[in-house]
Amino acid sequence: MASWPSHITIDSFRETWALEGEPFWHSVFEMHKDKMQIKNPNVAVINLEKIFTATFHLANSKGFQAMSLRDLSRETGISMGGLYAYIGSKNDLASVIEGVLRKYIDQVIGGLAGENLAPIDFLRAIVFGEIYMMQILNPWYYFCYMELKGLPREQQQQAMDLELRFESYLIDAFEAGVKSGQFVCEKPQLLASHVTAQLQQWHLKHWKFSQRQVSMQCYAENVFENLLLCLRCDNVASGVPLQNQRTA
Amino acid sequence: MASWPSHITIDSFRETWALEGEPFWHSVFEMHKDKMQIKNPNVAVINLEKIFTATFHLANSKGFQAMSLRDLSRETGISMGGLYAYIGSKNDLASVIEGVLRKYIDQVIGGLAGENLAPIDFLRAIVFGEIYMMQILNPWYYFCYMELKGLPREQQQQAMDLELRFESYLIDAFEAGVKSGQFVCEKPQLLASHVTAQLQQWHLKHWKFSQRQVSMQCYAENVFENLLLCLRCDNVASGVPLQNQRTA
DNA sequence: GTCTATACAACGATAGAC
DNA sequence: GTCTATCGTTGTATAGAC
Repeated sequence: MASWPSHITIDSFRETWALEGEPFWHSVFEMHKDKMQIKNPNVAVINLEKIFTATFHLANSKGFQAMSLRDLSRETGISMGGLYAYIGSKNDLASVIEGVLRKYIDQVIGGLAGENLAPIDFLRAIVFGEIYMMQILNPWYYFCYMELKGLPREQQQQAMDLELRFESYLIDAFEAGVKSGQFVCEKPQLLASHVTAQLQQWHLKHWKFSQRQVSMQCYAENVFENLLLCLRCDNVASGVPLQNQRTA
Repeated sequence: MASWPSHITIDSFRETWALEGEPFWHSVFEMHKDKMQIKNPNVAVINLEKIFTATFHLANSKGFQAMSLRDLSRETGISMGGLYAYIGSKNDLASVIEGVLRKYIDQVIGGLAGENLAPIDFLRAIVFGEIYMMQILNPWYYFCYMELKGLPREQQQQAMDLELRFESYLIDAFEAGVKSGQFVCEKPQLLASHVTAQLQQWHLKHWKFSQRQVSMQCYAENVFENLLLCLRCDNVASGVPLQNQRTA
């Protein structure tokens, strides 16, 4: 939608895409209000945020299956009966979470791909964009990764398709750069999957990086630099200063 | 224990470490026979393998919490009461699985580190060694990754310590190579975690690589080659021929 | 729109016959 | 060593008062 500078910061990212705060939760409400009994948006949005936040807290620490609705009732302060005015069922709650996240990822990544950036700028934007999203929607990403097998088969397939689509954007950029002579890449598919794994690690292994005091900027920059090395591209014009890192 | 050639194959790996077949299950039995009521090894080992295999099949497809002991009873052909002659409790079963895998990883990785290989040979051996282990013990790795949060806190910590120990072996090799002038590496910690993420992806995203027909050899070789590129090391003396890869 | 009270199915675990 | 039968608990979900 909005045009993106290739040296995007997380602050401009936050402004461009409303992924938090009241407007975000309002759009979540709009996305599945048909499955809710509560019609008044002002009261629905407040409790929806409570329910989702508590679900992430419980499910991401003990697992969604191990979390009971009695746990959720206690944590939100909403009674058992009250919860069912906001969710169709326990499984429905998980499905909605995956659906919302996938929609937003599709919007952001798809929007980026439509800008026809030069390969190197596109790669930088997509690496930083994904890390920014993971930072802001951290519990959403972690939940969807860990609880995917509990979702309906069709939804699992859609999540896998999204990951393949993400990688095909990367592959296209690799091959465009190869054609123009700035990259060398024999196995674009494998390189794309390596980048995916590195990005996903940012939300999967948060304990590791907070323990080692690795900042988000530093991590994203490093993923991008290593990617350029694997593409035999020495054009490492970094817009962000390197940060300190302990070598334990 | 046994000495390792640096161009190790999965066949020699299988012979060196008994990670499957009857001797493997016998050693699993030895590891937690104190928690079992069955004392006859010949009958215990057979049912132990049934129980573990069925647990992986059920838990890795629907999740350990979502798997009931009645499911397990049906899948193994052992009655509910019978199961409890082999396991202390459902949670105990998960704990044993994590404990067994961690013990074997420690043995293999620790044994490798004790061989004082040259940095580049050590890196090749540890990358291929981990991939081979993941290939042979695939369901064990996947289970431990996905079900870690359901385990006791102490055990979660031990699993994280193992991962950090694995990475510190990598970091040591990076820095040894930097000292001897064959590598360049500004952020060894981040590079080590990238390698970990790529290796773990081999068991986490098996659907992706079987769909793309990426072989284990091809994947391991690619991880190793990209690692050398990130270390600015052009000594890519590959012992394994490159394989075909579709560019979808 | 939110609550309390309750239905009832499924769970992990055990006792005791064989 | 393995089974059947059963215990007590906890789970999801709903009905109906307010």
